[in-house]
Amino acid sequence: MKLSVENLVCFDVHAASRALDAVYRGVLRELGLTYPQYLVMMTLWERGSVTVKELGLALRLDSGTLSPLLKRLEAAGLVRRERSAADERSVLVGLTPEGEALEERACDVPEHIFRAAGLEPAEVAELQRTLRRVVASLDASSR
Amino acid sequence: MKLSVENLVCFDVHAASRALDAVYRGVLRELGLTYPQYLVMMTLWERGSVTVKELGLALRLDSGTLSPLLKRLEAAGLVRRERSAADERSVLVGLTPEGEALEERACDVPEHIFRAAGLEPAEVAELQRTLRRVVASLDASSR
DNA sequence: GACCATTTGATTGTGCACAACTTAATGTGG
DNA sequence: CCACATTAAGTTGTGCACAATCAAATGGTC
Repeated sequence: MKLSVENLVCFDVHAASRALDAVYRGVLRELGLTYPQYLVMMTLWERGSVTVKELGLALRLDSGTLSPLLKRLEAAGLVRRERSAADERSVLVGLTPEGEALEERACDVPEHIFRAAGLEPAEVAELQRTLRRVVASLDASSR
Repeated sequence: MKLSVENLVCFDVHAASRALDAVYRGVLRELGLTYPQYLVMMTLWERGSVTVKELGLALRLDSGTLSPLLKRLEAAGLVRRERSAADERSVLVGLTPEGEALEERACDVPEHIFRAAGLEPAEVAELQRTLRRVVASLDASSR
């Protein structure tokens, strides 16, 4: 196998990730969200109220990424943050009415992305299975 | 299909991209390179000398990303930059002796990543085919 | 109750990615 | 030859990602 940039899987994974980002950027612009912000909002729509810790576990992001991101969402009026009464170390992140209202406007985003990707549902499922195995394997070898 | 973060392919693509980054970080640390810098170096090892424009096309990166990245590689003594004599708008990027010497130390990086990913060669090829179709489809719909 | 490791977020610094803009060089139509 | 659009890099500003570090709160253990 010839060893060139184009032959590295990692290159295609990276390229796919950025290409997805670009499509999301277009779709999410009118909602005033970036892609990672959208993931956070989805998690909140789904679970209601979570700690920063739980967000980090769900999205595989650390506090160095989440703290400023959540501040921006708070500044945009979509999110509330407050220290947990039970454990003062934890910060609970919840939705404002504006944040909840945004869900309706965002509901057709996944469908849009799905069409843009141009894969059959079965292919999506297969891709997902493969990627998850890769992530699990990579995680194991990076510590 | 239930609509949760974990069910979005884009999430897995993104996660895989970052997990790959993490493994590269570990392997490339001793070479003093980041992953995007490694891609640039590979392109130079392969083609010898290219313009910034060609680098951008090959790696799908724009000048806003490449200019500071190349400056860092130049500061590290791995790369030379000079205006093309034929077209003063173009900047030719070439390797220093140190940059060329680094190839030998980097030659087993792809093998290391391949093992860390834990896929069979046939699966890698299949994954690559799928991702390329997705990228092509996404590119078409993001303009 | 005092000491100490652990947990949880926040902060700082570096680097990637991209949009928008600027500048210089090139090429083209009049 | 001259105005004009085009092209190639660079610059600036914003946001994501992560390493390293810090501070506060918590939960033992002696």
